[in-house]
Amino acid sequence: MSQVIINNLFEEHISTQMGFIPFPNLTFPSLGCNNQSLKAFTSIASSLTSEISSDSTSQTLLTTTNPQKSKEYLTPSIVAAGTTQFLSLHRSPLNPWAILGGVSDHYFNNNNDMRSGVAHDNYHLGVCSSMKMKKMKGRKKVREPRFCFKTLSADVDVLDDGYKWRKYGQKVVKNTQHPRSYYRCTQENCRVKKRVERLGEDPRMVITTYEGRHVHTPSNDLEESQNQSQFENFLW
DNA sequence: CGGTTTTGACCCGCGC
DNA sequence: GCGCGGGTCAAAACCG
Repeated sequence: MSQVIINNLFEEHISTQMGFIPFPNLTFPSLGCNNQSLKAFTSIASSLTSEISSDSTSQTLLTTTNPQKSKEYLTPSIVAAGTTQFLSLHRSPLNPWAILGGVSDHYFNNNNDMRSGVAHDNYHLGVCSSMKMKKMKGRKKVREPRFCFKTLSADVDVLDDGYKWRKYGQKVVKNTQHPRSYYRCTQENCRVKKRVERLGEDPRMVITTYEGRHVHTPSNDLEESQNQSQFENFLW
């Protein structure tokens, strides 16, 4: 187990290119959360998994700024692992998931502050990443790096993360009324997969899981293409 | 017409 | 060994 370390250069580049600091030393300073930052966010996901790729078990959670509240949304395994770290994203009117869901006030607080127009900074996304060693036929097999995060959204399932995906399956998982969708990166030779599902206990919560490493940069974003060379060191 | 989604079948690991 | 459940395949349907 180890701490997740965010590459300073990566942070600097994201900060320069996107105009915000995604993970300011894993502490709680506020930051904007809009479409752009969310896109960068999912790229960071890949970086996170690469950082922890040597671990047999490592998990990180990005969630509310209030650690007490956050704990309610941690799985027992994450809590037990003891590697949880709290990061934050500022809730803002530009955060489409917070708005579309329209549930942040209820979800993280049981008061009426949101309805009365008082701004909060402790709503938004949750992130966890994990690696597991899997035994196969006597030998140890390393599972592809995985990264998952939760978003609050009433009607957006698949986030635009800058990559192109093709759906290859859908499955009803036990004890949930919502199907899980399976996607694969359409880039040739890139075996990255992602799963998208809604939480049974709260269908407003969407869980996106990435598995594997991209062997290329995001392809469907023209405005980013001019900066790709600078990102190549950090994106898969 | 080519790429994507749908959907039932198939595969495989795991627990009993 | 068997059944269950999750993940993947692939043919058909769909769509721009």
